[in-house]
Amino acid sequence: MSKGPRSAAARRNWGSDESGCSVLHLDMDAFFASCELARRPELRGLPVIVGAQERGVVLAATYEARAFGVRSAMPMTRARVLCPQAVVVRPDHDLYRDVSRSVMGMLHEVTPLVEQISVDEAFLDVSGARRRLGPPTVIGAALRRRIEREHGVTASVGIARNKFVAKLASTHSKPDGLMLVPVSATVDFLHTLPVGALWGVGEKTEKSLAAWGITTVEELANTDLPSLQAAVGRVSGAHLHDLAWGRDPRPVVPEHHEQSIGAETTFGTDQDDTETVNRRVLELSDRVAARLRHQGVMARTVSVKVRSSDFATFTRSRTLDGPTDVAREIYLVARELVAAVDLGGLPVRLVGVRGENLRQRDGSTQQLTLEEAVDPRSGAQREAEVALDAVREKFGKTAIDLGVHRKNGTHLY
DNA sequence: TCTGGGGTCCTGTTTCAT
DNA sequence: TCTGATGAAACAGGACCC
Repeated sequence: MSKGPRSAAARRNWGSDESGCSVLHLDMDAFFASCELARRPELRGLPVIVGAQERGVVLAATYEARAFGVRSAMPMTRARVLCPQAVVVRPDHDLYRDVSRSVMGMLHEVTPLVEQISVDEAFLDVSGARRRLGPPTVIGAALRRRIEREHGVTASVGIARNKFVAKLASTHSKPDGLMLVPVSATVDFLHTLPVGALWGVGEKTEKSLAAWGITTVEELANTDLPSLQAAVGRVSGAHLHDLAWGRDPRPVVPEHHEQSIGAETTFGTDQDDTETVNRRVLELSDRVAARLRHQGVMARTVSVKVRSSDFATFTRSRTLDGPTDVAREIYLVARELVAAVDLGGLPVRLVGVRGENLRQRDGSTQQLTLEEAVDPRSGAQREAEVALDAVREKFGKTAIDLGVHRKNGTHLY
């Protein structure tokens, strides 16, 4: 799932001095695939790919499948060509979430300073746990053993003085390993790596840097700041220069508030039927609204994403007069925004709906949204949607849906 | 080869209020 | 009243990450 090892030279023992190294990065190996193997042990030893059957990309692949060149994010069609004998398993996100939740619980037994960054990885600041549990390498090894024992999933651990280096250490210890990068070895370790290993350097940035003759972290570190900033921009330039010297001041922060909540889907076949697209926009609005309510937040900005069959992507957004967590309000705005996108006659490949500009909906400030103030039925609408939440909680997510009703040819919804 | 779905952050432009 | 400067917010798009 992560970028994977970037340098063979970095995969070695960098020393054993743990002083000053209290950031631990734990990353589960081929996580989705490992969860599937734990559930179906008969698949162990086989090339297994987790991904959708059609029009999808590889979400995870076992190391046996990777031996054939299969990588995550690769189109499924290509993966099947490379490894026709692979067992393809549909993703089961509920399973992965359950395993993830349990593992994160274990991490919290070590320290409250746990920053989860995705389902399968987290940072821990173990400076306060040393006395009770031992040095970071001992803590890391114990966590790895416990996760494998209880879930049959292997995890890799990186330990360093800051998040960025710890993350690279875990990447280079994969699979099923543990790597410590002592403070004194940090710069040497980094300078074995290609620039692409830096956080924030993807395909495009790598290309722009290459045009300036910069292909390794060491070269980037030794480039003067103004030239670097000319190549990749002021903010990114300064940031990358710091990283290249092992400077990353960001602390491990346990709580983080989401900036946006969204949902998107790709149609099985490209769509030029407005009704069908709108119906999907409604479903997505419903999902987004339910998640907003579940998290106790409201969105003041609604944005949509539309991708045409030629893969051109358009986004449009509108900021509302008041925040909302009501599907109907989100849908009405989203539908208009989608309708206003000019695809030049091409069919729609993907639509997405997102709530941004989030704010807390806490009991004390349950102010009416503008729409509720103008139209009292809107309050009733929210109540109805909250009732839907309860039904879904009890009978499952697919138990009940919002519908698009038509009466005399007019949309009620 | 033909590209998912969930996000974050940055940048440049436009709009609007002062 | 008009005009321009300025700064914040909104908007669109792109790069990136897992």
